[in-house]
Amino acid sequence: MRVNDEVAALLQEYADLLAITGGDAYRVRGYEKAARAVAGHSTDLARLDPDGIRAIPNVGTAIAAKIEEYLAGGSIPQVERLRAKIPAGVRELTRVPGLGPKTAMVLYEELDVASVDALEEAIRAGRLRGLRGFGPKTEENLLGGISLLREARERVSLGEALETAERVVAELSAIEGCRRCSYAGSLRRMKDTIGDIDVLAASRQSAPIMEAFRRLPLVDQVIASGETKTSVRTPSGARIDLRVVPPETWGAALQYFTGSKAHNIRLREIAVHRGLKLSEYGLFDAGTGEKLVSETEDDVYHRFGLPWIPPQLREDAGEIEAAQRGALPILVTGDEIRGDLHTHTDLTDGLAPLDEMVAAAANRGYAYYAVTDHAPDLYMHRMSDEKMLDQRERIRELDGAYNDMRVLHGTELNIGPGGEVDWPAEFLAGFDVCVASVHSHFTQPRAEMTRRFVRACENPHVKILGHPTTRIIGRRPPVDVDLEEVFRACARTGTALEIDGAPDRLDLMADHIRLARQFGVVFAVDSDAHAAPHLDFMRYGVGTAQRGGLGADDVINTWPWERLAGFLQRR
DNA sequence: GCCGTTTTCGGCCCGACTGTTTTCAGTCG
Repeated sequence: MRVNDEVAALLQEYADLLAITGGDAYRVRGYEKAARAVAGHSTDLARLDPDGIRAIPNVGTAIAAKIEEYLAGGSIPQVERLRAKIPAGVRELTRVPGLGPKTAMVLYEELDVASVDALEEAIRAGRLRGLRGFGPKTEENLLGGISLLREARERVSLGEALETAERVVAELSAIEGCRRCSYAGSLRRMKDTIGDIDVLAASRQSAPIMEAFRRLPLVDQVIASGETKTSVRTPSGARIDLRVVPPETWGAALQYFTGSKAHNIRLREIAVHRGLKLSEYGLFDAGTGEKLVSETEDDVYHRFGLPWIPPQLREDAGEIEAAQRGALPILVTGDEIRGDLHTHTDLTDGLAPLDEMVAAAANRGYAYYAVTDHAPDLYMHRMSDEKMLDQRERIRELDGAYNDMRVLHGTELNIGPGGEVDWPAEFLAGFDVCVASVHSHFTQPRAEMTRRFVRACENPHVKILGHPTTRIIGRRPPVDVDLEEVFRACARTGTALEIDGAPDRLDLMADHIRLARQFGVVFAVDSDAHAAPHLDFMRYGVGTAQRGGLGADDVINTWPWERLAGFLQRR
């Protein structure tokens, strides 16, 4: 974990513990804001002097002192002291949607409930009955929240998994004798959440690689370690499985461990029909047992008369038939992305000022970049016409200041309960791009919710439907909406669907993307960045687009500026 | 807690929804 993230996690923990113990709400918020600022800060804390640390927004003398203590000694005493008072499980309770710090403290003090499991038991045993403020509906909501949390907790986010896996692969690749190294499994397929992180290495000798793996700093606990496989757990609870295979069976092993299981079963069925046998050791003649191929994935697929199939498509969702017909899609790649159309600055809930975000975007080589801060209907951000127009002026000055990058002034509108958005048409016309998203009223009846989305699409100024299902992984389920109806409206009105790359959203999901594409919809793959490092979330969005089978032409932010400008200006 | 400053303390993320209550507390975006 990056030291900034370690510190941010501690500050956030301190904020949570303060909130649970009834600390001053503004003090709690102070720590929360500092945690976010530290996590989103582009410079590594370890490379900053005290003045540099103090210069991070929302970090004052008190928090700067705590950060320095951590950098010097690896812990913050005040955090340790609060930890000793409140069991970790009580803080865990607040991760249940709908359960906040106040409720957690009541449950702990009144019923001695100090874990999510204990809460579930207490509810089922009827121990919440009679407790002031807890009725039958609350019990039901808490049970629903617990199951949502459980679904997510056993899996790691794509973002965390990919960062971890890339570090492991880089370390192991540097070891002498390591001929190849790659991550496999659901991570290589870019699923939105990952169970275990699978890493594969090819070498004549496994021992030195296993040894190095066990000694990696990110390893918290070694679960098992043998000649071919070692399993470890990271401090955050993610499990990593490393397998070392001989170089000549690399391709078969990579194919096997990438999965999916359903894809592999289909391949093995085809093998059986042709008198072949496929395993992680290679493709064999079933009769003679002779090994036919195993060195590369290419070899394996070609021996079936198939082209190599991109991992993102290997779900037995029609990709094998498409490969047989020679009709595999040519998937969009990260290199083809020319810009980002949904990002924030510190004018609303972003962390970095406008110029820093624009500079970071230019640094990525983008041809265009849209700033889309929140609009006034999301009251908490206190947006006003004046602030927006002021930002527009500054953006016009930045336009073209970096290479030839076009800097666009946009906004993320709020789709109200009836489908209305923040501003009237005259004001909307002044923006280069309007994203519109749902941020409230998540539980409307399906028909009402559908009408709401359709009406937003019909607004001629709305060009992109932001994070369409509004889910947040592990915290909020997708809204109940007739997506086909929404997709039809998008196609009819020329509204692009967003694929939001933020790792806790990844919204739309792959299945929806495939469906939407059949309606002739176009897509925008965005980072939804709230800090400069978040611009990297684009890669998760691209991975999700690939899983959805999209090519560059389907994605409006791969288009050259002139073509995109035509799309944005059409009413 | 931080920030800005009318430089030493007051303002800071407002409003709505939910489930409980019978006037409100907690949670969320």
